[in-house]
Amino acid sequence: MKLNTKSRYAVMALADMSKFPINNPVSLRDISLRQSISLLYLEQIFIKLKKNDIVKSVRGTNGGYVLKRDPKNIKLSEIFQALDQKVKTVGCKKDSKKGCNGKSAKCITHELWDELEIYINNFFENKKLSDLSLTKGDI
Amino acid sequence: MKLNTKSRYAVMALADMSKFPINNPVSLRDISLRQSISLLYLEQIFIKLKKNDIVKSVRGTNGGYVLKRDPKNIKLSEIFQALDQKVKTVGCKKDSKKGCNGKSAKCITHELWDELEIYINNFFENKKLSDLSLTKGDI
DNA sequence: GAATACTTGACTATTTTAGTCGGGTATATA
DNA sequence: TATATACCCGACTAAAATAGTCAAGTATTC
Repeated sequence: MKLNTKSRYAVMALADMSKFPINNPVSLRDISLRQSISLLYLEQIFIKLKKNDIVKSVRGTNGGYVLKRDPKNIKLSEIFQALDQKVKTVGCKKDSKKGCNGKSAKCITHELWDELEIYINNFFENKKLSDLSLTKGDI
Repeated sequence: MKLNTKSRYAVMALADMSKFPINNPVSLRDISLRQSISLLYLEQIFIKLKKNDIVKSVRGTNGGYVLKRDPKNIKLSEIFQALDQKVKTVGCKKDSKKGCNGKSAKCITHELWDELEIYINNFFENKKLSDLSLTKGDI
């Protein structure tokens, strides 16, 4: 079980942004420098965050990205979803009627993995961007 | 976040075994057929389970593998550890004094990922092999 | 009009995963 | 004691996913 960099960077970048006054555009270049994340990679990530209504963009000089909502209203689960990062514990479909491997109705440990998936999603569902207790020193 | 087949198969195979009387060797061939898992792959997995004292082997005709302990005393966390399947949420070391990226003491979301890691490990720590409620139909 | 900063699709190297292969060794039973 | 069964183990490999880079833009402000 491993978390990938894309979603990790996304949360890092948004946490970085949330330190600044809302409506104050933060450029990816600055985030890149502060958090040591490749600028080009950040661009990829922010396209998706924008498509999913988590940030909005401000073009031109002194432009950048702005959080579209208050950090209190941004759940981590949304960020993960934006990056297509689902928690996947099973190969088989969640509610497959046909059975997982074509043999038994459900594979022997199916319930367990479902339970785990719900458990993990629950973590992200209950965490808001504002919950990341940041001190100035962190940035 | 994805669970890999190795640990999934390990739990499936052990769950399968736990259906049979203890001390009755179960051959990998049988598990392979019942659970539709490649025999050669199972062999790889069981070498590790054996090294970690979860099963013991009985060689020769009518041999197979036997659970070394009661399913009530086998935690899922042990199975994952046996397969080197740690839950990894961060690239940086857990208690690195030097800092994660050589910049700040800890990367901005470090605490969060640590928390997630503990949260997930907790799930496995509290599940026993015997908790997988199996009915005859499952096998 | 020059500089800044977002936009987008395509490309690529590296790593990880999910196995397979080949050649063993040990043991039970006929 | 021959033979079949079943574990043992290191090395190999195809395919997929990951973690980026690259090139060629467009929009906005100063």
